[in-house]
Amino acid sequence: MPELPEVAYQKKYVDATALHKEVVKIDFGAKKLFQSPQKEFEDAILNEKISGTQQLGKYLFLKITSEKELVLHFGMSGKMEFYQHDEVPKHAQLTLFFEDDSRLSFVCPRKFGKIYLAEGIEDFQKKHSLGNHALDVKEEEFMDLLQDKKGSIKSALTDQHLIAGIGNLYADEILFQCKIHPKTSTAKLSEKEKKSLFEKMEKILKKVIKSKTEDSKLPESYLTRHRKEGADCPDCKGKVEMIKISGRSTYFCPDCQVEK
DNA sequence: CGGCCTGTTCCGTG
DNA sequence: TCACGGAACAGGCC
Repeated sequence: MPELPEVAYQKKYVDATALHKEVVKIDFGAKKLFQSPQKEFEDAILNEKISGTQQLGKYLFLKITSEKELVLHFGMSGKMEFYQHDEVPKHAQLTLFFEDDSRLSFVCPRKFGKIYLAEGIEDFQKKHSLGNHALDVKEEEFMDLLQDKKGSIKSALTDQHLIAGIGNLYADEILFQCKIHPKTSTAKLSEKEKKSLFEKMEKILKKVIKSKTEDSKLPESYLTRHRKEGADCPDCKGKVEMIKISGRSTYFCPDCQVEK
């Protein structure tokens, strides 16, 4: 569940289910996810409420009435689960029990997620040298960020220190829709290409958020719908190919996205 | 059984 | 120092 649009969905989910309820008990799962001692989480959250939520890239911030932020990173497989029954979901790593007997669990089977306690969002952003939330970045800033960047454009788009929120899946989608080969060096991109990357980034992230919240499918024209070796390119006669870039599976159409 | 997966971090190499 | 590839983490799903 992990790139910006999926986290946006998790934010809405928490907003709709778990705000303004007193936490009367906390259960902890695998220790490796917790970036502070459990005692500190108890002190910050027990007998307090979640007063609101914020998002920065792939991170979700739950504002606690103690003024601390409970920060969640979903890794590859994390998600929130709110429920009224008694069985705690499998792989729940943090469960907040509310006064009305409802519960909110952070479920994370692969345990790649992380759970932090922070003083504030800006503080956290600085400490982890995160870029700005991809949907808050303006065109001018985007152009500046890519200015002196070395390496491939795909690595730049997924670099969380540069822009926060784009992962493997939607980086491929952005590049596909811009007809740019993922291995293209950032330095070689024209102004026009960089502008189109910016525009598609916004358009795609917003579209995916909408599809998540409305539970609708992405258009057939999206590469995401054809993310499989040998699949038909939704835009030309080409066949989708898979290559590895920085160890990550990268899907693209060799006919549309010609390497220069 | 083996390969793949929306993420991050660490280590070796060039 | 920098960029990249590969491995590791761990479970579910083909």
